[in-house]
Amino acid sequence: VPLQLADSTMLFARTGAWPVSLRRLASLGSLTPVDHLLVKQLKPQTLPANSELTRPHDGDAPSWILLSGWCARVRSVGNSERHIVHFILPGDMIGVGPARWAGDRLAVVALTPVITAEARPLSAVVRLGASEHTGLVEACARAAWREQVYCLNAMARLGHQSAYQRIAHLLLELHARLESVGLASRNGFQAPVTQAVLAQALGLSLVHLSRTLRQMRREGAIAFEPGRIEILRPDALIEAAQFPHGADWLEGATDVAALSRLSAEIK
Amino acid sequence: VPLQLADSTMLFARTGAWPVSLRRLASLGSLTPVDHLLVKQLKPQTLPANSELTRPHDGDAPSWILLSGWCARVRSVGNSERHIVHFILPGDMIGVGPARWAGDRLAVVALTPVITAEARPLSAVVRLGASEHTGLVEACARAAWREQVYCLNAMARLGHQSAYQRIAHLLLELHARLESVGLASRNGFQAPVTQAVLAQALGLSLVHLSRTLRQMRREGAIAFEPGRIEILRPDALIEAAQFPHGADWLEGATDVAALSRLSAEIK
DNA sequence: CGCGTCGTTGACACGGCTCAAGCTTAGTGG
DNA sequence: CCACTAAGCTTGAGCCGTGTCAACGACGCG
Repeated sequence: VPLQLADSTMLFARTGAWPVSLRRLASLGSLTPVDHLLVKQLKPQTLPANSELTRPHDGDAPSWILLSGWCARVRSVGNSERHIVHFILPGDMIGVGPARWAGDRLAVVALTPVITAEARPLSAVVRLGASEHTGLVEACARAAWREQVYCLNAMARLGHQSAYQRIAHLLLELHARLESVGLASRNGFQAPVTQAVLAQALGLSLVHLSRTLRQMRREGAIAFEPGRIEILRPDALIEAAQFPHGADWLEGATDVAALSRLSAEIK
Repeated sequence: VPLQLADSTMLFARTGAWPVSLRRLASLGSLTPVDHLLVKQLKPQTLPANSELTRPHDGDAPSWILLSGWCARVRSVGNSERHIVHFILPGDMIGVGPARWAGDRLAVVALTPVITAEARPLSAVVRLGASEHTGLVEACARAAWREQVYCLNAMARLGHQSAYQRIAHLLLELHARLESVGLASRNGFQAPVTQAVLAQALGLSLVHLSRTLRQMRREGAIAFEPGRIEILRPDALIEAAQFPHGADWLEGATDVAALSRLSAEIK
C-alpha cells in the first residue's frame, strides 16, 4: 500500500499542485484561467485510511475534491456487510455539482490514506452556475454524470456477469478512469486497495476473487503485485467484459449517428 | 395479464382521469389547482406491450407520464440478455424533471400494454422552474430522486443477497410503491408481469426464481396467482430483506431526528 | 383443434461460498 | 537483531445455491 501513496505524493510534490484535479476537470469541460485559480486556491489536507468523508444522512454534506488515494461510496446491507457502490479516484469530486443525486446520501470512506481538499468554494460557484464559469459547471455536471454511469455499470456487472467477467470489466473501467487523469500507464495502474475491497465492490467472496485473479494471471491476461495491476491482454478482458467500460457510451452530448460513423472509420 | 389491465382501465374510467398521477405527485409535493389542470390536460394514449418509449441515445428524449401498466428501464448486456435496471409503475414519470441523470439515457420499454400521456408541457414547466409551480417542481425532483434510490436498492440486492432475500426485498419495494398511489391493498397488489421479467430484474434464472417463489408460498410468506401477489407475512419478508425497502431512508428534505421522532410516536 | 406462452418440476452440473490451514510480508517490541 | 504478531494472499476440500437442460401441464388464442 505505501508504494502507491509514495508514488502519488511524489507526483503531488513534483508538479507543484493539483495536476490530477485540473486534468480531470479540463477533460470534461474547457476551463478558464480563473477556474484554474479557483481550484488551486483550495487547501489540501491528508486524512488517514478509513476516515469517513461523508456520513449517510449528513445535513449539509461537505464538498471534497480528491487529490490522491482511493475512496468509495459504501452502503451497509444486513449485518456488518458493507457494499461498495463505486470507487472514487483521484481527481473525482464528492458532493460538488448542481445536480444532487441519491448516491450523494451514501457514506464516503477513504480506502487508503488520502489527500483531499475542502471544495466548498468550488461547490458554491458551481451551484450558482455563474455565467463566467460555464466550462467549470459543465465539467462538474459531467463528472456527476459519470459517477452515475459507473453505478449503472456496477449494476450490470452484479446482475448478469460471472466472477471472471465482473473482474475484467472493473479492471478495464478502473484503468480507463485512471488513464484519463494521467495515473495509468498504457496497460497498468496502481491499485492501492486490498483484494477484500475489490471483492466488496464486485459482490464476490474474497477467496473466490483471489482464485479468479490468479486464473487470469495464469492465462496471461493480467499481472499483479501488491498495489499494482497490469493488463497484459486488454483484448481478452474486453472480450470477457461484454459491454462498454468507458463512460462515453452514455455521454450527454454525443449522438448515435456520430458514434457509429466514428466506429466505422476506425475499422 | 388481462386481469390487471382491465382493473386499471376500469379505475381509469371510473374516477374520471389522472387519479394515479395526481396522487403520486401530491404525495411528493403540494400541488396547486393550476398544477392539477396542467396534468389533467395531458392527452392519454395506449401503447402495446414491448413498445419502446425511449431509445438508448435519443436526441431529445420524449417525456411521459405513466397512467397504467408497467414499464422498465432496460439495458442489454452481452448477447441478447437484457437487464432490467428498475421498474416504472403507474404514476411514475419518464424524462420529466430538471435534474437529468444517467439512467435517463437507458431505453424504457413497456412490459405490458400501457396507458401513457406525452408530458412535454409538464416537462417544460418543470424545467423552467416557474415560481408558481414550486410544489410541482419539487414533486418531480423527488420522483427522480426515488428512481435513483430504487437503482441503489437494486444494486444492494444484486450484490449481496440470496435469491430469497432479493425477492423479498423487491416485493416489499413494489408493494410500497404501488400502495403510495393507491394501487395496492393492505397486503397485495396486481403484478402484471411474467416471472421471466422479475428474474431479469433480480439477476436470477427464471427457473430458480420460480422455485424460490414457490418455496415462499409453501412457507406461507406469500401467495400468488397469475397477475397478482399477496404478502401474507410482511414480517417474514422484512426479516429476510435485511435493509429498508421504502424510499424514505434517503429522502432529501427529511432529517434523521424528525424521522426517529415520528417512528417513536407511531409505536 | 393445434399452437405458443407461462409456470412448474426434476436431474444434474458447476460456480461460488465457507471453513480452515499455511504462507509471506511488514510492523512491533523485547 | 530477533521473535512475535497481524494483515494480506493463496490453496485445498467440501457443500450448497443457482444455472442449465429438458419435459410436462395449464391456459388462452387463433
